[in-house]
Amino acid sequence: MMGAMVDAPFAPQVLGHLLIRAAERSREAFASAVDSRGLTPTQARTLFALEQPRAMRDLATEMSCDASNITGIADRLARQGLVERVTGEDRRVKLLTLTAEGRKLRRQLQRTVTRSTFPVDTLTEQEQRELERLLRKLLGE
Amino acid sequence: MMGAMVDAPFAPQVLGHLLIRAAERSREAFASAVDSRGLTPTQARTLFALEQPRAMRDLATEMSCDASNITGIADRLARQGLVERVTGEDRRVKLLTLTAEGRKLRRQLQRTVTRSTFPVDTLTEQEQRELERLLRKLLGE
DNA sequence: TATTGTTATACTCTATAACTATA
DNA sequence: TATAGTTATAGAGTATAACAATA
Repeated sequence: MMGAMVDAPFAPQVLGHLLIRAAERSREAFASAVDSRGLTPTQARTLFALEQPRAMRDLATEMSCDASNITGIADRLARQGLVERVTGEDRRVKLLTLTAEGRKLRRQLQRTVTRSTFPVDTLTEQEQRELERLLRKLLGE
Repeated sequence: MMGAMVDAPFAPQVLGHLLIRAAERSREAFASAVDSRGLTPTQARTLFALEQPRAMRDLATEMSCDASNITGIADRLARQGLVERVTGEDRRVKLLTLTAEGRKLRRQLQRTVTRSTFPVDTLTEQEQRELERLLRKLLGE
């Protein structure tokens, strides 16, 4: 992707490049894994965001998209029997809630995705621990 | 993206979870960075794939999408003056080729994207080298 | 006949703006 | 008035199938 990079003695760009390639690989693996369960990436991300029932507005914030999009996403998930709209105490609010089937599929997806996204087994246990530490630091934890 | 994705604290899953979150962050940073130059993520990926002129069919393979999609993507990039179709020796083939403006924007994007995707400065130089080594191993290099 | 790129069609995701029903 | 969700609209990305030009 960034073949023409400056050769610096030590190049942070190279690391950025590697992270981008790792991200690209995970993107494809994620799409492929959820597709095998009949979901689009957005639908799968929505299922993952619904561990607890959630107001649609709140969900839009979580998913970094406009609130109007949630209507259609919820419609398509509801059509598949995976979510329901539950009216809240404030009757303007609708809490998007996983059905029993939705919860089951969510659990299956967790396993499928974490297993298929990266071949973590190629690293020794110690390397896995070190990678975990570095990623946490990078993500600001 | 998947804050609630892995609730079981098995080490490999935690690592997978962290990689997916790092990937998600890079996805958003990438989208935001290329948007500031007026491109969609797909359009930017296409520009990056065009360091050399490339047959549209070949490009479809590289981008992991159906060949029919390239027509529209190429149309939109051509409308912005970034690419041209150059007929090949085999006159069925069209080589998608960056214009001077396309090459210039591609160089600018390389800099913008690698700078904005990850705050690698939060790691020490030694940590950056170690992360680089681990990612290379993970990616199978 | 086989391959390259295109077109037609349909679905999903996305944003903006206007609308409704509640508060 | 303000907020939550919806609808209308438009553009982009994606896949499948059928097509024209070329090999």
